[in-house]
Formats: sequence, structure tokens, C-alpha cells
Amino acid sequence: MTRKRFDDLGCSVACALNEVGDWWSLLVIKQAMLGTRRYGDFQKSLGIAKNILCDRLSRLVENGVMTRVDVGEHGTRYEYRLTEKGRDLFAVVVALRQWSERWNGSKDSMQLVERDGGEAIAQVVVQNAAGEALSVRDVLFVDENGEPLEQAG
Amino acid sequence: MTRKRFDDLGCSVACALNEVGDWWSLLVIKQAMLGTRRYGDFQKSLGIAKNILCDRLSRLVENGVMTRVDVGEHGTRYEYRLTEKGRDLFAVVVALRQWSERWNGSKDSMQLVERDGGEAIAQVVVQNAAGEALSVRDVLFVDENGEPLEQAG
DNA sequence: TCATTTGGTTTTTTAATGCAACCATTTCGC
DNA sequence: GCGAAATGGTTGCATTAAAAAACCAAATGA
Repeated sequence: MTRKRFDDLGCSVACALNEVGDWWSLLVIKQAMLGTRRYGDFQKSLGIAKNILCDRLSRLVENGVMTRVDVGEHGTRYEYRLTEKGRDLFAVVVALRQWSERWNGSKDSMQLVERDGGEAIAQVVVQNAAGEALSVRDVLFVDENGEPLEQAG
Repeated sequence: MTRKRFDDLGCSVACALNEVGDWWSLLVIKQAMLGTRRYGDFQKSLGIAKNILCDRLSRLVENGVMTRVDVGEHGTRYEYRLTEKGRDLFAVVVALRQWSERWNGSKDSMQLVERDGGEAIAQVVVQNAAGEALSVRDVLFVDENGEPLEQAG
């Protein structure tokens, strides 16, 4: 059965998942953030099947998350690079990483540090305009009429 | 073919995707953050098939992201609520929302505002300890030996 | 030149998805 | 108290996507 499309759910999260919500896309993007650019390198580092990788890279390029750059002299050597849109998923990837480490204690083989100085980066949090951290309980979802919805704990 | 497990990739992002990386899980969690608690309400608001919803809710409960609370008097009325672990995905969900709105202009029917005051919340970003925003280019991935890896742009 | 790398496509098998029908309690309307 | 509806599922079936491996053509590399 053809996968359900999330476009028309009127939900931006659903819309985002439509582009990067499958099993592999975010891993490809994360790998690209690690510096991987070549088809073969993605394949080896992720252990992804080649046909699936082809499909995912094509879709990411289609959606403007990555670009395919011809780097060979005769048109058969390519690099896949993140676009600005792709790089902008940084917060999502890091938030996922940190969540996993907090709750599953999954020690990644990689650690993320600031380039200048090598210090660890901060936890990704939702903030208000003043920079104060907000939890789910501190926010309200309002509809187009400004009508608030109750929310879960 | 049994879906590839991401546990052993030595990657915390992969590990996170193992728990909430399928098409529906994050949407269920987002819906729970909106206040939905009942099986039937999830089903109606998301338009998800009932068997898939059952499976996802079970897995989320198994993984400690949600709990199933008996709320009826005679044991047939339940509520699914986010646990602390589930609520902690707030940053991930909001980051995805914002990314989608920035790049796809997907106007969600819901808007997220601060409970006290009703002001819009800030963009979710990666920060250093001093609270300065960091992009992919500002960080370095180092392995367990402290050895840095080059990274993509 | 001849093997190897690179970036795929094809084929086959297996698992997941979506849909609809069904079912046992429980609650609601009256 | 009784019938109807809601609630929270389970089952079976048709379709699709994923995984693995084989294959392939062009371009390097030794």
C-alpha cells in the first residue's frame, strides 16, 4: 500500500517528515554533516543498500536538501553536499542525538565540540524570546483564531 | 526483509531513530503534546490505520516514551500519556516544525506561543556554553581519541 | 591493457502499510 | 434495564517498500 502522504494534514511536522522522515534520510544527512560527500562513502559508513541510498539521495536532491555536484572530469564522479536547507537541519539532528544520549545512554563514537576551543556544546532546548528554556508545559498551541488548546502532560 | 536495526551503528542518532524514527511515531508524539490522550482521538486526528496506531502506541510504551494509564472504572478506558522521556522530545518536534515552516512555508494550523503572555517562541538552535548560536561549520566531530574529523559544508 | 573503482539498475525475497471487517466490554440514552 | 453506540482493539488480505545480492557501463589506475 502506498505510504500515506502527510502533506495535507495541515501540520508542519508532518510536512517535514514527508521529506526527511524515513528511516535513512536523517542518517544520510547526519553523515553528510560528518563530512561524507561521496556515494560510496555513504554506502560504506552507513551499511545502507545501494538501491535505497540511490533513492534517498535522489529524493533529498529533489527536495533541495542536498545537491549533486559533478566533480569528475568526465562526468561520472559526483559529490553530494548539503544545501543551506540541509545544513539547517543541524538543530534537529543534534537534538535527536542528545535525546538519545540522555535517555538511552547511547555512547556515540563521535562527540560534538565547538571548533574554536573544543568545548562541548550546550543542550538544544526550546526557548522564549528572552532565552529562557521552555518545556511542553510552558507553551500553548493556538489555532488560527488564537483559540488555545489544552495540552497533555 | 526485516528492517535494518540501527542499534549497532555506534551512532546515537541511529539509536534515536530506532525508537521514534518511523513515519508515525513522531506524529503521535506531537499529537500527544497537543493534548491528545485517547486512542480514538489519535486515530481520528491523524487518520492513521488502527492496527498501525496500536503497534506504534505499544512500541512507544515499550520504549518508555508514553504510558498507558487505565482511566476507566472497569478497565477498558485508557489514556496514553507522554512520559518525561517523551516530553523531552519537545525540542526535536519544535525544531522539525520550525525547519518545515522556514523552508516549505508550510503554514501550520497551529501556532506555538508561550503560555504566560502568549508571545511567540524563539527558533531552536544549537548553542555553545555561552549561548551563542552554532552552525554545522562551527563545530567539530571528534572520535574517542579526540581526533577531529573534517566536515562537510 | 586489464583490473578496479564509481555510481548506479535489476531482481528476488521479505516485511511493513493501509484498509476494511470483525469483536468483546462498557457506557449512554431513555 | 435494554438496545445502541462508543471504545479499544485484533485479524486477514492486497499492495508497496526495503534489504541483499547480482549485474553493468563508464572512467580511472597500475
